[in-house]
Formats: sequence, C-alpha cells, structure tokens
Amino acid sequence: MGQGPNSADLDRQIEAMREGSVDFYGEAELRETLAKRAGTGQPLRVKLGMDPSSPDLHLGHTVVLMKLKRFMELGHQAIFLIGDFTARIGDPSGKKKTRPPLDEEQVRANAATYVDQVAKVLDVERIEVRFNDEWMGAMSSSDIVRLCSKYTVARLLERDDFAKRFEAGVPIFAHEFLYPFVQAYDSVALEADVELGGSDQTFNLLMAREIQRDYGQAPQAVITHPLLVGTDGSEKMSKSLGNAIGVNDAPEDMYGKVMSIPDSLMTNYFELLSGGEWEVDRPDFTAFSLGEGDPMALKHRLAARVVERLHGSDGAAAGAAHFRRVVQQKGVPEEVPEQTLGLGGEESMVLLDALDRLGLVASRSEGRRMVKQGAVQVNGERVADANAPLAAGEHLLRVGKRRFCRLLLETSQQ
RNA sequence: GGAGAGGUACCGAAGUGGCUAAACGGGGCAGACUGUAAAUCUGCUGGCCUCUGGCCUACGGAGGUUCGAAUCCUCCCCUCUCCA
Repeated sequence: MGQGPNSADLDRQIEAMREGSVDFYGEAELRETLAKRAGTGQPLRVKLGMDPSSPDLHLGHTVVLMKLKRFMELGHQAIFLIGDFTARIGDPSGKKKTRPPLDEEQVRANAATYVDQVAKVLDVERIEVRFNDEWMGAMSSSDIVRLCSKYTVARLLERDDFAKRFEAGVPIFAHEFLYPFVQAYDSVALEADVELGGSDQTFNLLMAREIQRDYGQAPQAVITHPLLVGTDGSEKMSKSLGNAIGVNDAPEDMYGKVMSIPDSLMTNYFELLSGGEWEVDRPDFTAFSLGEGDPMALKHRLAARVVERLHGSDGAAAGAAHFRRVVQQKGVPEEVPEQTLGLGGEESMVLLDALDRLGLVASRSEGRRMVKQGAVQVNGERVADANAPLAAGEHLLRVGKRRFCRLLLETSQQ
C-alpha cells in the first residue's frame, strides 16, 4: 500500500484477507477505509485475541495466526491480545456448560508461554502484545454498568450457545453474559479496525462492532475462520477434549498425531493450515477406495509440512524418521529417556516397582493390567509376570506402543 | 418468597435395602490386524496386596436407621422448571 488509491491493489488485499475465511463482515467499509488511508501510510489495526485458559496453543489457533501473518505481510499492525482478564470469566463460546474460572496465578502462568508459542508462527517483534487487564482491571463498577447498558438480555440470549443451554435447562451464570461485553470493549480500547477469530467467536466479534459504535468508533471488520477438527475427526480441536496437536508438541509427537487423523480429514487440514503458503493437495478418495493412489504418502507430506512450520525442516525429518521406525516397524526410538535407580542392597528389582517408580504407569494396578494385557516388554521380550525380577544392569522397558524408558539399575546403596 | 424435579465414576446415563467397584453408551488404554498413532475386531478401564483370592475407598455434604444403604430418615449445599 502507500502508492495512492489503486483498485487492483485493493482487490488483491481484500482477496488475501478473505482467503480461507468463513465470513467477512464489514468488507465494503474496510475497503473504503483502506482506500482512504492509502498514501497516509496508516496501517490497519488488526486484533486477534486469545484467552490464556490453557497453557498450550494448538494447530487450531495457528489457522487464525496465519491470517494475522498475512495482514502483517500486507503492512498492517498486528495486535495480539492476551485475555488475562477474560480468562478469569471463562469464554462461554461453544460451551455446553460453564467453564471453571481460573485464578490469577494460573492465568499469568499460561499467558507467560503464549508469546513464545506465537513466535513459532509470527515475528512477535513486530506485534503489539497487549493484556486486557490493562483497561478492564482499571474499570470502575459504574464503567462496567455503563458498558452493560449497551446491549439487551434478549439479544444476548439469541446467541446460539446461550440459547441452547437455556432451552436445555443447563445453567447459565450471570457473569458469563459479561464475557462478550469485555471482548467487545477490548476492541474499543485497542481501536481495532479488523478482528480475526474462529467462527465460534462470531457473536462476540459482531457485538464489538455495535459497542464500538456506541463509544463513537467506526466498527471493526470481522473475519471469521473455520474451526479445525481434532485428531478424533469429529470434535473441534481442543486441549480439554484431548484431540489437540499442540504448537509445543515435540516434532515426533506432532508428526505422529498428524498421521493419526482420519484419512477423510486430510483435505481439510491441507486447506485450513495452508495459510496461503502451501499448495493444497486434494486427495482423491474414490481412487483410494479402488486401491489407487497413495494416501499414506499424502499424509506423510501433510505431517512433514505441519512439523516443518513449527520445528523447521530438521524437526520434520526427525518426526518422519521416528514414525517409520517406531510406528511402522514397531521399533525402538532413536532416543529413549534414561533413568537410573538404585537397588538399595537388594539383588534385583521387581518389574512392577520399576514401572511405578519410573512413572511408566499411572498406578500399580494399571501396571498389573498392562502386564496382563501383554503391553509390557523388557529388552524386546514380552513379560507376563509383573513380579519378574530385574537384575542390576541396563534394561529397555516398553509399555504399549509409545512409552519407553532405558533403566539403569545400580547396585550401589540408595 | 412459594411449589415441583434433580445432583451417580473422565463424560452421558441406568440402578430405589444385600446378587453393585456400580448396567449401557461415549471417551481413554491395550492386544490383533493394517499404508497409518485411520478403520475394524477383542479385552481392560478406583486404589492396594503374598492375586483364579483378599482388603480399603467411592454414588452432592454431614449425621442417623439397619446385621447390611447409591438405594430408607433428618439437616445442609447446589442446579433446573413453574408461580410471585
């Protein structure tokens, strides 16, 4: 931008902004704003907010982060808002029940890791990072009353997740109504021109437009994005559902988790995660069902791209090697965590004790079950007796497919 | 403020005095199979043990009745619905 109103350039920008989105509200106004500002060098203020309700971001978050990246490439100002205040309310979006509120300490701990995780996808040096406690914490009760006077209960109840809960007789607590007000006010405080989010955020995002008007600002454009489905292939990706691929997952784990998505999800992942950076493969499932084509190779390609984005090409290579070796050939990973235990004067250690002390099993009862099910191997041999003795020396323990530990048993007193 | 309904394991949901560590479904884990950590099939899924058996803890909370309670009684807490 910057070379005066150029319609073709505007088209290109708008197109990039729309790519991969579900809805683009306020597109026409945004186009006008861009045209007006062309030549002034004044960038758009583009807001993306996340609540530090869990310490880990996952691939679902990267879908929107990639869009933020595109805005940066177009020369706009990215604002990453950490909802430290909102996390203590608990976002009701898409929830079938009330979220447990987090205490300040948890929120702070989670927030601390966010910027690092975002840095895996974006150049955080060029981002404005803000916390909404900055202005929300400073609000007086009368400010909050004033904010709440801008929207009606009936309109809040139109919102899908509230409506469903209300109808089903699932409790809705009054503080949950506060959430969209705060998120909307964030846009006022940040003077956002554009806000990005998942499609489950549509209500909150649109409400911000009205609140901004009430506070004398031009309403932000809103661009929503599809929600990435988790590795289970049915629910949206979420840490609490256990179907998430974390941004901080080790390359090997990340690679394996991508490999574990259902085949039918491959296209979707290619498209949503591309962020305009990958050419998108559209596998031919009809061919696969006829035994043609190579779905496995495609999935490997997807996994490699995902891991490469977050861990670089070395990570991708490591992930691929680990998968071939451990999963396909049922082998032992290249690097197995090592631990040393002392025998404390005994001749040997009972297998179950070792599993328990190494944390390879959740409880001793689980350990017994694992052994009974044939899930436990010592040095590549399946062991049927939980009380089998392990002599001093080195033992490679394996529980199930993925839990490994190299145990060094020492005779020294301990 | 009044009246009803309800709170069961990770989640949903049966069970209304002993046969219940609690049916069934989902989830999770394991084994088999497979191009895959997909799909499918089978098994397991509170803890602890000297383990084809035994012990401890558990059905919102606290007491009580009973040889014995998730199931009966009392009080308390929480949610939903209707009325005001």
